[in-house]
Formats: sequence, structure tokens, C-alpha cells
Amino acid sequence: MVEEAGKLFEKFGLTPMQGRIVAYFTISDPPEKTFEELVEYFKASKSSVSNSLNFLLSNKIIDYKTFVADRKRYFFITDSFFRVYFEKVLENVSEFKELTLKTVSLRTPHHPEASAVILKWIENANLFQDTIGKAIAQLMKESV
Amino acid sequence: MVEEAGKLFEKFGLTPMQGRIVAYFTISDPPEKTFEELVEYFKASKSSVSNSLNFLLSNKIIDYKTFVADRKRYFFITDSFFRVYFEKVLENVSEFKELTLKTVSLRTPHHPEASAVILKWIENANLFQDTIGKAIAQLMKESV
DNA sequence: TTTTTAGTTCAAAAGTTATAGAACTAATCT
DNA sequence: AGATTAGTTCTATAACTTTTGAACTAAAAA
Repeated sequence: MVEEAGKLFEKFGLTPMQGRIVAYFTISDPPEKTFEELVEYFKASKSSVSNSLNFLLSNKIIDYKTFVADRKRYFFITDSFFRVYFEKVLENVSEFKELTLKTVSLRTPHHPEASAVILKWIENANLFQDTIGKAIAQLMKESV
Repeated sequence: MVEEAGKLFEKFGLTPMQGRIVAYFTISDPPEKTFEELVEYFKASKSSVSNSLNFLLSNKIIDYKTFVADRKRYFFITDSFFRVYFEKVLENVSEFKELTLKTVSLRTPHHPEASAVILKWIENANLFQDTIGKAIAQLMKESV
């Protein structure tokens, strides 16, 4: 189950270990797990778990809490998985548009139908940018 | 330029060679290129170009035309790059929802706040599914 | 019928990315 | 002060992906 779900998360840009960790958090009871517990559970190296957790933390896919008189960090998933993913997609689309606009301006006027295809791409990029942008804005508003 | 753009396409799930080919098509004049021309232009192996073209063809990112008394195929980019990409994203989101619904049903009732996070994921998945689905539908309608 | 063209297929090499292991660090505990 | 805990960092190795090269094929041309 964790393996299957972990593989799915790879499609959203996570490494196998990152995916497994996120998947484990979705079923774990209690939902908070320590570094040590993850190393033990996956029988993986400390470095692999450490790097995975730091990636997930820096992308706000997980967070952690601490308790007094306990040095351990208790990690758990946040609800921003999709926002984070689609923000990244949005970034790629932006970069894509920028570069493609440059590209189309470099084209000769000899093949307007070919330039039209690129302009269509840009138009589509705008559509998705807009669409996803609005969805993200809605999520942000809800979370306030 | 082709190299830079090619790298960008990798972020949309293409291999370096696939990305370079698509990037080249965006600037090439004339816009149609043959297998041979691509092999020559990139100084790459025939197999690499062959496999890349077949991947791009099967994903409808490129297409080709032929001319009488000419055995060569003339490849060119289509305008469906974004539709194809987001259809794939949509598929991942669907699969994600399916698996996550199973996951949440397996959770114990001990930590409702953790289950709520997963339900939030599903809610977000629905939002993006809907949003992107509508954008794709719009593109399909336009292209008729 | 033989040769050339326009590719395809498959095993191996090269390149890339993820994980492991070992040594390290900064806090806390004894 | 010395030992333990909770990690981090760095290099090496394992695993995976991409590209190559060489042999192959089917259709067309000579």
C-alpha cells in the first residue's frame, strides 16, 4: 500500500523515498513520526531519510512539531500538497511562455502557419496559467 | 537556443533528445524536417532520433506528412502540446484521488485531524480536476 | 535481382539520480 | 568532562535512464 502510493507520488515529482514517506504519513497512526521511526520503518539509511525530509520540509509538503523535554522532531504532512505541486507547474508554464515568446519573435515570416502553432501554444499557456492561478488563489483564500 | 528550450521541455516530461527535437521544430524554417535531417542536425544516433520521434508521435506532440514519390516522412509539431501535457496531469490526479480515497477509508478514527488533511487533499484534487478538465474541454471545442 | 533508402530493434555504453555508509556536529544527558 | 542523541554532510556505489552502434527489415529504385 505504502509502496503503491509512494510510486504514485513519484509522478508528482518526488523521489521513491520521498514518495514513500509521504504515503506512509497518509496512513500512519499516530500521524506524527520521528526521523528514527522512519529510518526504522523503511530500513533505509539515515542520509536518505534526512535528505528526503529536508526536501519535503523546504517544499512545505510536510512540517514538524516539537515537545518540551524531547529533542526529537515529530513530522507530519500538511494539506498543501496540491498547491505546492501546481505552483511548480505554474512556474514551468511561465518559463515556457517566456522562452516561447522569444522563439516566435525569431521566426522568419516565411511560414506563418508554423508561427501560428507557436502562438497557439502561448495562448494555451495563458489559459492554463489563468485557470490554475485561480484555483491556487482559491486555496490560499480558503486557508486564511 | 534549441538547447535551452530543450531543457525546458524536460520539465514537461520529455527526455533531452525529445525536448531538443520539439525545440528545434519551434524555430526551424521550413517547419517540416525529415528523420535524416534531424539525425544530421543533432549529430545523434538514428535510434535515439527514431525512438524520440515515435514517442512524440504516439503522444500527438508531433505529426508528419508525406509527398508523392517521396518515401520520407516530414515531421512537424502540432498545437496540442499543452492539451497532451495536462491530460497526463489529469490522469495522475485521478489515480491520486482513487488511491487516496482508499487510504482515508483505512484510517483509524483516532486521529480525525489527520484524516481531515487527506480529505482536504481529495477536495483539492477535485478542484484541480474540475478546473483543468474545463480548460481542456475548451481547447477541444475550439479545435473542432 | 540487387542495391539503396528510410527507418526499426536490441544489446551495450554512457550518463544521471537516488540511496547507502561512514564520519562528523551540536545539543543534551550522566 | 565524557557519552549519547538526533540528526547532517560527503563520498562512493547501486540503480535507473538515455543514447549509441551495429545489425536488421520492408519498400522502392536501379
